[in-house]
Amino acid sequence: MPRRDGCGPPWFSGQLRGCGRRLTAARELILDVMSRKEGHFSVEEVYAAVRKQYPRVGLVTVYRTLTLLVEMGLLACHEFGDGRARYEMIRGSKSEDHHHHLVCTSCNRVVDYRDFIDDEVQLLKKTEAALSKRFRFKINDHVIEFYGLCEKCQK
Amino acid sequence: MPRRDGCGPPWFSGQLRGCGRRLTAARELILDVMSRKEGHFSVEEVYAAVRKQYPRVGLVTVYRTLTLLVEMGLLACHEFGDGRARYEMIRGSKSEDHHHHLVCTSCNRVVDYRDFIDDEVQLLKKTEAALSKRFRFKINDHVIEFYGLCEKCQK
DNA sequence: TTACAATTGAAAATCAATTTCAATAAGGAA
DNA sequence: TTCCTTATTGAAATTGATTTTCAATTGTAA
Repeated sequence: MPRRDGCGPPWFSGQLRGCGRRLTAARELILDVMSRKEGHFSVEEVYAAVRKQYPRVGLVTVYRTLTLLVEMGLLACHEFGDGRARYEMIRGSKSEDHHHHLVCTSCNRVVDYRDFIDDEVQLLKKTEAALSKRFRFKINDHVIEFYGLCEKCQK
Repeated sequence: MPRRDGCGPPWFSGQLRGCGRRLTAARELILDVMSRKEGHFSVEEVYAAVRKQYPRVGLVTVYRTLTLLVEMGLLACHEFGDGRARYEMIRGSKSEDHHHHLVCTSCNRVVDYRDFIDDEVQLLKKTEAALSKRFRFKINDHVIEFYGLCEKCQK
């Protein structure tokens, strides 16, 4: 696949080289697609979007690139229980972008929410401390998800 | 596989018949195994335990029976991110047995905790109400999980 | 006991994701 | 620019978990 410079952010090439990696058209394109889209996407969905611009990209490359972008801290990967991973752009720093999820169990739509989590996060800190002590775990992360039916799927 | 009456609870047969199902040795046995074990188990683990008593049981039947027991509300099924489902006995009523999880990302051990969730549940109720209103979701369930390293895996 | 339908096990199929490997392309050096 | 090394790629094969198919078996109501 031929290179196509300039569709991605300028720091991307540097960040790749910084860890001994190379800038390729596939990587630029996939990052570009992900950064334009708002929401959570399966590998197949990303693959379809990328293929519209470059039909030569293989599914395997999409898998590999998404994994790479997660390692680089640019994407987050979630599993909402339907057996396929979803990828989401992290906007801003990881901690700034922290949010929780609301998942429709019928249509699999996922809504991020950031507005109501201040109290949650504060309580989680306390809970984390208590759990850490009690079970001697070093806690690194948490997941809060609500499951239900979205407006459309209630009808 | 021959029947083997009496190893399961007496209400089990009735609950099955109540929804047009039959009591079989495999079903009694799998329920029995699950009710004796404390914790979360993969299909393979249940399969191994069941096979110790009845080597003729097939893996497919274990899959089918675990799914059935979840439908009947006797087991809960969780996915902790390693790509294989875990099944857990529900003891008492579903709401009485409510708990959250602490997952070791290294050895996949899962700890249930019930002691610290009173505050959590109260906050979740509030959050649920706010989210319901804002996003017009009918919320049925939630997941709270902490991820980290257990004592052994920190070393 | 009989008859019918649910259940079973083995094999095959499916589905997401990973690995293999030869061909290609990125990017530093000359 | 051209060359060279090595990372990256795509296609095909592979894996691992789970599901489906189907003929044989077994539960249960009559």
